[in-house]
Amino acid sequence: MMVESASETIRSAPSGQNGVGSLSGQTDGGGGGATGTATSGTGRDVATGADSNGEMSPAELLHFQQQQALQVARQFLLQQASGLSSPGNNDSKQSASAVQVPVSVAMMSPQMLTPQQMQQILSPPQLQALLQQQQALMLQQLQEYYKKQQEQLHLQLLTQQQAGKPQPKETLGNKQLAFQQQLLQMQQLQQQHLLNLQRQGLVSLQPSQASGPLQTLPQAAVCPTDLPQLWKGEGAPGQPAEDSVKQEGLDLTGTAATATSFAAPPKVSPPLSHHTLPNGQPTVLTSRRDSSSHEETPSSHPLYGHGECKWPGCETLCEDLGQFIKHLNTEHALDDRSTAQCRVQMQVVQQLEIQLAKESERLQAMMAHLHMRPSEPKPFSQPVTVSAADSFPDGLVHPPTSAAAPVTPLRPPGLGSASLHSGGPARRRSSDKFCSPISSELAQNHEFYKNADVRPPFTYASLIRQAILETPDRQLTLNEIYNWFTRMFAYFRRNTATWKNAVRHNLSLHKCFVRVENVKGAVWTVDEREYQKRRPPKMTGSPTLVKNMISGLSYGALNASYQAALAESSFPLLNSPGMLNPGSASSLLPLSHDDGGAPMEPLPSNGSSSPPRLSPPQYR
DNA sequence: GCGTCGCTAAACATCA
DNA sequence: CTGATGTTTAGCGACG
Repeated sequence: MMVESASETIRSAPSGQNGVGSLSGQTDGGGGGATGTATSGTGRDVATGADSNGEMSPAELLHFQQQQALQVARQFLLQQASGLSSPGNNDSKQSASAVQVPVSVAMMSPQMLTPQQMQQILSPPQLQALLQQQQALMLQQLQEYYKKQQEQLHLQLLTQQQAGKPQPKETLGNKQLAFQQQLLQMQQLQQQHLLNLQRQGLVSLQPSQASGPLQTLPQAAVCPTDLPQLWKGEGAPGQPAEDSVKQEGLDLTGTAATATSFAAPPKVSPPLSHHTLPNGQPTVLTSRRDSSSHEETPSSHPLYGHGECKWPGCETLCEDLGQFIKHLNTEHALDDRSTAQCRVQMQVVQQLEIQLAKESERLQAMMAHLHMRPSEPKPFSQPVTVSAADSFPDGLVHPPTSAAAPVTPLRPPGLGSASLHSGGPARRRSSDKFCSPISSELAQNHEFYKNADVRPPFTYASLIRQAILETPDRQLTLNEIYNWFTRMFAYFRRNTATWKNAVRHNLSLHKCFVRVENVKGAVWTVDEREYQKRRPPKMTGSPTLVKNMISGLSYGALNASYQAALAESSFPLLNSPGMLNPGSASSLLPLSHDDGGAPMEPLPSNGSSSPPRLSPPQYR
């Protein structure tokens, strides 16, 4: 409670606004950049400004801890640096794998320094907050390091490729492989960290169920799609991360916090970051206000929805938030189990990140192939952010997708902003009309929508159309459309009566949907002309629209629009390189696990969005 | 204030 | 009879 009010207080402070953003913004330039630096600044404030309390303030502890952590981190970095600088081919692999261990060690060690002390002094939430902050600092450093290392690796690779010609092919190949592996490892780590950052505000993304033991999950084997399953399995909590748990002592914080800010739940608010109260007391607060307005209402918590605890694998029913908080504090406190679960969650996220990276790469190649000059546009962080702001007022749409890009403080997709908590249907018209081709959105955020219970910002009509167009023969039965909805969107796995009714309603209502008697019954097709009629493209005139379009269009969007332009010659601006946003798209196509079909058609979409809520996927 | 758009809800019909 | 599918109407909120 105390913390609650505290965070409340802070939340109302203007600077607290983009807390999460700030966290994730560390690596980010652009608008979030300021906040990013602010974060570390805040952290320092916490550390230094806290002594106002006289006692051995938590802030002091934190400060101490931070110092320790940084030292460890530096050591680690040094180690890595030295290990990498001598590109012993044989070693490279080793050092690559070594990367993972030290990281965790680096993060944990500091905590072990005064675990008991800290535990005595601080409440779990406070501890977590502190640790998170510490983590943020470290992440920052590590990220810098990773960047350097990556550059180094690239250089080495290049050097080897050139100078290595005379060498026996095999050796060279091995070297390259090793380097690549190392690179990959680095990327993974980086992604993981990014993710952590994102997580600070990303609560809604939680891959629903969790509680698993798969600490040792074979990474490559984990398909994002399966992730939810990972969690499910059982609750054999203790086991998974046991070993590491042991070695880490107080660890939860280490990993959990490291893995996800998400570990912080035991208290009150969602994405948490640590700040200092005026009196110097570190406290938890919702880090991103914009995105989490809903969580501020007493009726919501990122880990609470539909009357049940959303902690992975939990689903305990709680009548109200208060009860939930209690539950959270008792059942999901700082312990081995929670730690393990956080680990798993971390892995889940990591896998998604990896997948995303791959898809992004593919996308870039595709774009390059299509002469769309993917790489030159701004750093993708930009576009995404911009589009989020410009074209999606409710921020609904920008999931963690662009994570591949090393530096994107993504808005928590679901929590991005206001829309999430809003009760009724929130619809946008102008914005999404012009800025959010559904196919691109979908492509970009495919995984996100699939796993997060967030309402897609598209109209039913556009979704239906998308579903139909994704199929080879451009036709679907009603049931197939239903299936597409549930498959593609976690959101449509509940309230089926409602949205199915809406789907039928739309099919009947809009002329663009044509019912065709088929061998296997009736199928629905799209009359593209009719569909286009509905939404005459009028973006040529208004500079504002154009601007919106530009900022709102992401890579995939562009592509969609590009296609539209080809078809209708109505989007003269589409080839503008400025609109490209390579990084933000994970892929243009729906990921393979779906029909493998590609959204062949550009889909301008009409917006609609509404209250997103996470809920366990339950088909039908 | 008005018209449009999109969503939700619901009544009703048809058919397997 | 039941459930799925389709059609239609109505009310509401958001937006221009």
